[in-house]
Amino acid sequence: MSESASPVKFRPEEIPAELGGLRMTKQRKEVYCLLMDQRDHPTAQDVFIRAKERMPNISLATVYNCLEALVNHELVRQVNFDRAPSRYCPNLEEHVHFQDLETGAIHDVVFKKGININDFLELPEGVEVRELELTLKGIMPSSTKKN
Amino acid sequence: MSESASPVKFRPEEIPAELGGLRMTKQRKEVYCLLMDQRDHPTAQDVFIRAKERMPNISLATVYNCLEALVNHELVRQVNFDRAPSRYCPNLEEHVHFQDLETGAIHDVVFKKGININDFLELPEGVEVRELELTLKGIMPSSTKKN
DNA sequence: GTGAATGCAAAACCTTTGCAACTGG
DNA sequence: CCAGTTGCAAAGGTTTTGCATTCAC
Repeated sequence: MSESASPVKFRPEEIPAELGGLRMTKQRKEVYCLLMDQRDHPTAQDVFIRAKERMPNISLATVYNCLEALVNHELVRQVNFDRAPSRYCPNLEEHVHFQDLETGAIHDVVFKKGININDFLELPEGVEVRELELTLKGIMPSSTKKN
Repeated sequence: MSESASPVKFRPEEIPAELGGLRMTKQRKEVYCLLMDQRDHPTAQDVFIRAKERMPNISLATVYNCLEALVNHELVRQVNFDRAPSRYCPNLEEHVHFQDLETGAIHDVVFKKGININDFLELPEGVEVRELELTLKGIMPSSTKKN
């Protein structure tokens, strides 16, 4: 699981003008850096509020547009829990999400090494799985919460 | 996988006045029967349109209220794919959902017998999982589609 | 008769869109 | 100069809510 509390590592100035085929504008860099720095799975609103600190004129629509562009170019993942506002996650490694019902915090969880989807699901012969989204909710022991 | 095309088996008249602690009104019976009869994971809109055939005065808000009540009393499951409208499913056995990207149809998929969540996920010691939602998207071979 | 459920309309909420102004190459 | 992006406001789609009316015990 991860919820890395790192000092600011990513600065907009350091982001190249293009990333994964996407032209990185000032706003896209800002949004992307926010996600990379504070990997706490913020909503678009959360990103908007944080982005305004450094770019007071940024609009919520632009934040949505930036997030959509980043998601489409697979620089960021969109995470949905039920019908709650989407959250965004820059962790591109295969993982699923666990939400702590006590704190609301979302943690990344990885699959066991070497596990295959057919090892745990009864899928019919020949089905081709293109996307998988797994979300969990539950209680983290407080000893683990700090991680 | 299931997509049972059954003749009408459930009729509102046959539903008891109370189910799982929920008082079954005329509308709730209707909604519940629709779900039980046509197990195709309809949206609230779908249910509304179907329900109106037999209850022309039913309102969309009532359909939402009924579905919410049924979900809260665990008579029906709410299924979310991304941010698409919620779908509803009366299959209470543990299962996950697979959406065929070609037809849009949703199929129920079960876990391998005896499989435990810790067999495929790297969960930290002591975590208590309360809810699990797994959705898949992909392509079904046409030979399997008819099931 | 009384508490709960319905139906209607309006509101709430998240997200997308239209469009004029701006940006950056 | 021009395609693409922004910011703003308005619209969109899904779901919820307020409230008067109706229903069922």
